[in-house]
Amino acid sequence: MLPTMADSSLRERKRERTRQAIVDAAVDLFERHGYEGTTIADIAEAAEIGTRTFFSYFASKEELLFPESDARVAAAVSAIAARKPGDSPADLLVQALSDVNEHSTEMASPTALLRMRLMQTVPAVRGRGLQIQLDAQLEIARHLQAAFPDDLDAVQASALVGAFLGAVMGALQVLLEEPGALDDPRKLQRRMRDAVAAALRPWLSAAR
Amino acid sequence: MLPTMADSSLRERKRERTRQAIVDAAVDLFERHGYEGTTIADIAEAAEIGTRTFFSYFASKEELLFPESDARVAAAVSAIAARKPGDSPADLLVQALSDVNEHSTEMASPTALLRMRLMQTVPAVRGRGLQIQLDAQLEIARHLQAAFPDDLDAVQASALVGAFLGAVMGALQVLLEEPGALDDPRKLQRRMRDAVAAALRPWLSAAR
DNA sequence: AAGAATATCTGCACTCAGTGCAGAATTGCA
DNA sequence: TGCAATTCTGCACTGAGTGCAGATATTCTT
Repeated sequence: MLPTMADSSLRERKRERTRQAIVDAAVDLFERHGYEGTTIADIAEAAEIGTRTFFSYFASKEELLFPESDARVAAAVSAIAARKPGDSPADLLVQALSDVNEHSTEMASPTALLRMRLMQTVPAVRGRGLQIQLDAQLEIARHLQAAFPDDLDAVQASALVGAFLGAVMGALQVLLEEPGALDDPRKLQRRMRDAVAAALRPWLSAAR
Repeated sequence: MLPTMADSSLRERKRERTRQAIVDAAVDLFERHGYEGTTIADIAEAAEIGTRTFFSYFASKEELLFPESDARVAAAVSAIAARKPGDSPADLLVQALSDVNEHSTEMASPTALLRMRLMQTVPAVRGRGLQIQLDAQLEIARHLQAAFPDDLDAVQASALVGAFLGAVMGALQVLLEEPGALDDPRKLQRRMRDAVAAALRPWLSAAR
């Protein structure tokens, strides 16, 4: 064995493989029978584990769809860290949105698309998603306020991040109403960023 | 009988009484044993109905805490309808927030306080609450855009309403961190309105 | 390499939310 | 009073999720 690998121990590698098998099985079943039409017993069987074991990987059925680390928060945080003198707070948020679209393959993955579709249709999934979004909102607002202590108080920071995410959600809502919107995720992302930037234009610094 | 009453028929009055008995029993039990420590069977027993009957009044345990008609959306819609020539969209939203605080006893009711506390602590309740908020957000944005078709497109309206609700949530978050914040709901509401108005100042029209 | 220590897997029995159904009880109406 | 429509309720069921205890697999020690 190569003990120099990142996740060396046999245990960890095995566990990671099983985790992935569960996600793959679940995504496949969700596609074919829908979210509510798929039981955890079904997923466990397809992933060749005991039903009980599922819960030692994911605390609930929804958790399956939401990877622990949110790339969007990370993008926002690093965009804030990388600010240049002329940037306004709103500039940084739009920058973060662009960064996510450029770099991350994550947003266009089959899982991400499935998640988006299920958030539209399954209340339990939407509920969990919104909760995660609120947490993200608060965390980004915290960082933003820390970066602009003279310009923003805590409530203003929340308002700005709320405006940003409100614009993102609003844009998604509008864009997803077009049939076939999910066929070309890159294009969707581009249009979303443009719409969000337009909505936030008053808050963006002129010199950009 | 008086057939001229609003909800005349015996059936309807009885049903309303039972509904209220369920809510009262539930609130009492939630206070005493917590949300998750109270089963629907407990509530049904305390309200003197069969367990099965609970579900002919409320679709789920969470539904109990969220009255169907949201006073805040109504306030926003009527504030929008009552706009005066000089008002900016943001003016109307802050006006709606004031109206709710003034008129409605609803926000300071024991149920509302309990709901607020449970939203902080119980994931399932928070999830449902956020979902309702998103619906409210979308509906208010629709009305706002209809009232200002020349100034706002759909995404901008979402952004503005997102800013507004983001400010409200942010203010709540900040204010609720102070211990005993819930002791004086009127004061809390006043401070919240002031913080939100301050955060939205750039959006408000100068002539106010 | 053997065995102890530790982490993981899994079946079993359980609680609770929520649903479908069918019959009993209640109310409305002629 | 008697018939129709609603509402109530018990029963049996599914599915999510938990606690526990024993079986299995991995890692560490010597």
